[in-house]
Amino acid sequence: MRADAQRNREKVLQAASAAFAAEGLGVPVQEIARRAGVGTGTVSRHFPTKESLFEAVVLSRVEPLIDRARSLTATRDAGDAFFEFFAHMVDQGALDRGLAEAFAGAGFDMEGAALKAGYDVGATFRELLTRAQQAGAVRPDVDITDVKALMFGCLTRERGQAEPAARDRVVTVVRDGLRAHPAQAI
Amino acid sequence: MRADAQRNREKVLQAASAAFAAEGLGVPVQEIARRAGVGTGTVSRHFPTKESLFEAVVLSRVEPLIDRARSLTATRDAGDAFFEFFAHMVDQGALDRGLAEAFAGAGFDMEGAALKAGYDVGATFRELLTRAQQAGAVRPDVDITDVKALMFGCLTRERGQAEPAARDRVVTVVRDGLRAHPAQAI
DNA sequence: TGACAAGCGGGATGAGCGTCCCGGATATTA
DNA sequence: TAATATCCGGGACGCTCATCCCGCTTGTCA
Repeated sequence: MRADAQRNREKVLQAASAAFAAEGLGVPVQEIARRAGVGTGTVSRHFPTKESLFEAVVLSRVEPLIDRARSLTATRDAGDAFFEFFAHMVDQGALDRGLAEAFAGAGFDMEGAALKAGYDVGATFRELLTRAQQAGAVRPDVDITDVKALMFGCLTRERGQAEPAARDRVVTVVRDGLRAHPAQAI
Repeated sequence: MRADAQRNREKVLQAASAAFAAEGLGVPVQEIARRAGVGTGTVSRHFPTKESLFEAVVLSRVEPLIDRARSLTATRDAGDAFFEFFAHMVDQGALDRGLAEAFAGAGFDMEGAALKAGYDVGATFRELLTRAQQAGAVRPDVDITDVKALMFGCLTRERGQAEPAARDRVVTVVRDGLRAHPAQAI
């Protein structure tokens, strides 16, 4: 690949990354080209479809998340690993609107794309949950889809403003709810 | 207004209501016209913009919600009123995708539109929360925005499938989390 | 029943967007 | 430096969709 092509590809990736993070996945391709200082043709050549841009940007965000999950699994007990990962996902999603939309499956199948690249986000998260439940740290009557839904709720709180205190409040409520044992909760 | 005009207006409203409930607010106006069995011009005349259609349909959903809130306030203690209304909102949103999107503020300012029509959804919900907190049924360290975010999370669980058991599970988790006292939760 | 205002259908219009294409420019290699 | 494969810019194209408009139809009332 020619050196200038490599440079331009990088510029596009960076502009797309920033644009998606700030405004979400709805940013027009032409706007990304403008911010990257290249023509729309250049974007199209490096990323033939908008979805391929999504993949490149979102996957670069998913990789560290998986790493974080693995590291937490190795160094914390099951309950702490689960809740810290939960909070970390919310933090990341709050900082990056595009990532939050991808989590929510709004117009892009993140898990499918990640799986194609060898990252099984679903399985990773499911394992964290199962281990936490076996350790008695999370009530046994919730499944992974429930947890994801609660995560989206926490993310929604951050629509736009970055208010870490509010984020913590909502995460705390969810954590207390997930910890409660069904029998003792009534 | 001519009788046939009145009939057509009704047909459009009903078709739009069903379409928004089933597929969300993104349904094209032309599709609504087709399902109503009228031309697009007829839709445009009765509802000059798509947003005016949103208003008409969504407001017809908001009114019973407000009624429900008032009735619960009158007949239940503060905590039950709050939690029953919360569950009811989630149920309604799960049955009606358009309503859920409007709650989430996706492309349409429901609260603003409702306020224009004399329904202060925000104030109604806030009062329920405040009373529940004063009664000690809800932890004092959450605000109305937190609660809304958690509600959106519960709604997200229902994206598409109607699985009331899952809905209950998530609502239960949130309820237990909201009940927990901050001091005893640690 | 006849005249006319009110209403109807659906094509026209224009905006926004993703994707494709090509004439010109540029990096690379000998 | 000359030749060539590669890459660039940005306009063209096709699509979707909301909104507007006009020639024709139909309900209404004297």
